[in-house]
Amino acid sequence: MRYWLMKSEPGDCSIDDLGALPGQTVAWYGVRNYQARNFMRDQMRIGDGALFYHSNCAVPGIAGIARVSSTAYPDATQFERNGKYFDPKATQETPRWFNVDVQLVKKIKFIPLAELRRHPQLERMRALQRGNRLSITPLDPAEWKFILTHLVRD
DNA sequence: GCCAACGTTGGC
DNA sequence: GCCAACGTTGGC
Repeated sequence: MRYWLMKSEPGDCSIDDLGALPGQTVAWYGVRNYQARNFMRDQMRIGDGALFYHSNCAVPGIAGIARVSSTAYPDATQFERNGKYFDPKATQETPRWFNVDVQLVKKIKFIPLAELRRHPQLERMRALQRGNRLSITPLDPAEWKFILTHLVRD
């Protein structure tokens, strides 16, 4: 069982958008970074915990709890010729990009990034490191536990 | 909108 | 394999 922080731009898919989808589940398509892809393809398992994080917005931070609800499979958008995620080097036989499905567990009282930064217990969190741009980062079990125990409010 | 940080590309 | 140029991310 692993834990992850997964960034989503709320203008693209917010926590409320996720909650409105069938099964409250979304395919985490569009990841075009090898490290993030490898996390999904090689490490994510059904039931892994995820923090749903709003990024690139007025107030970034954690908006909800989610779970990984599928193992990785080829990202359909890499084959969409006119789509923004099209990859001419990907083929059906050798897809380059993969995604998992992510299911909402619950929306929580928003935890701003500034609040996360106030806690020394989280200062080593990968997502909070200077210059970090990865859209998917692992969380230490201790970080996950700290956030769920001390910061998450319904 | 700015810009620091980082990843990717491609010529050599 | 190096590295400059370029593109992207994402907080502010």
